[in-house]
Amino acid sequence: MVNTAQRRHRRSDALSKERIVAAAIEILDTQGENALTFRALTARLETGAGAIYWHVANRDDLLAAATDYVIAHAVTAGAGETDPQQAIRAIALGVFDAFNTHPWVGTQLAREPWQPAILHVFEGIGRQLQALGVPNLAQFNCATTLMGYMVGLAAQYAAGARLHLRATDRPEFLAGLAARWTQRHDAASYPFVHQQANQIATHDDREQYLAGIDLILAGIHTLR
Amino acid sequence: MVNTAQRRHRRSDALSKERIVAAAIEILDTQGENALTFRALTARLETGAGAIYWHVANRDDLLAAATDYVIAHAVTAGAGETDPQQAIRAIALGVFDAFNTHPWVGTQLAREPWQPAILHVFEGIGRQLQALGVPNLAQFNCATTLMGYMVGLAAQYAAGARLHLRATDRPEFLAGLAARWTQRHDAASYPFVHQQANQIATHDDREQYLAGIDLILAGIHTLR
DNA sequence: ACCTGAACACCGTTCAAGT
DNA sequence: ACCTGAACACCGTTCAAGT
Repeated sequence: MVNTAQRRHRRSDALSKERIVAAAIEILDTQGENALTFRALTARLETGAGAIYWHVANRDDLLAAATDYVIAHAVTAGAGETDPQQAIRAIALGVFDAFNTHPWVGTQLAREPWQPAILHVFEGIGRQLQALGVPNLAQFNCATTLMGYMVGLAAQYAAGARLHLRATDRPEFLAGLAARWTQRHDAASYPFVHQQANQIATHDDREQYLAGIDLILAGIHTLR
Repeated sequence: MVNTAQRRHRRSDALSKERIVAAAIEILDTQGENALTFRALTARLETGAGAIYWHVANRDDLLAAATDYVIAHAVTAGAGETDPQQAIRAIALGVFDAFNTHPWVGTQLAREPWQPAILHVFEGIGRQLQALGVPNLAQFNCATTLMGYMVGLAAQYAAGARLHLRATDRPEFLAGLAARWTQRHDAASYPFVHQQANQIATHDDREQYLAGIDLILAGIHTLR
């Protein structure tokens, strides 16, 4: 009753920052970062450019809001774990999977690391470090190392996704990359690259990412 | 003698990919990534847009070439070290300092991680891992973890530099960030953030970066 | 308070034309 | 072979005008 007057003046699909962010995420996920233009948004939301600017400061602000939304919804993962190491792994995998589903998030987070959602990840990791018995003074370095690793790797996976690497042609791409590298640089000058060529061509991103997390966790373990 | 005819047809300041890349790096370093436009380049090189496109495929190609140049010249660092751990630290610091001098490199490398110069870093790290006695099967994971960490952190420092954080106003910025975070989220729900607020405000990027490298090295040490 | 959409300044890239 | 520079298609953002 109270808001009848209000309702009368609103279209059922009234614009809002949430609706704009949702539309932006859909465009980003399906067509990539370059496809997110104000023209595309106005077309999809059936409005004018100025209407979007009423709810959003500019393109960067919109990108930040979209990133924050995705990360905030991904970080709830790992809350149920009891073992601190497992909890950190769960958080890390939650971040990884969010980046895989939304490749543009990695690039964005690498560009603007001080977004609110980051704080949730930082807090979540920090608690587990305390539970692990890491000394107070070392906790900051451990948390930032883990966060930096997660965000950094995420940006790189995003770069892979941007090259339209579907699951099917990814092996070919990596094989081609390894082949080009070993052909251009001889084994005498680049022994390590030649030795690891097969790994480069066949490795699994998720496994390798988790191996890095475990390596850092092993380093953290030595601090106790 | 042989090339007199050639020389006669060339302006003394003839265009070349090298000259274009050099001009691009200068613009990127002094005015930032957004200032690198073809208009700015043509003005500085006193030529037309088409002339640049004769030597360079497009803007991305130019950015990649500039990144490769900077990294290739940074990686020679650490070649003189005899202790493998010290050598890895030296390589890591070489990368860090290159990113600090050229903040745009971090963003670029996070976007396109498969650039030729990366191969040099990968090879350099790999050799030290072998010298460290890391088992063959684990060397790939160790090398990619270190590389991912370096590149990932670099992109984040670049984000800081992009906000025009000079050495003088950096402390204020970080203090303000920490203050905002602790004000918006209460100590009960975010104990770790509150506990670390002082570290966030006062930490040194280079030290913290190196602490991460050492943490990973400590983890690698457990593999032997 | 919220929305419209034309207009502005700017961009990467192309290409017919020159030397 | 290499360079010129106008032209094209497109972009983020602004703003006077509407409701």
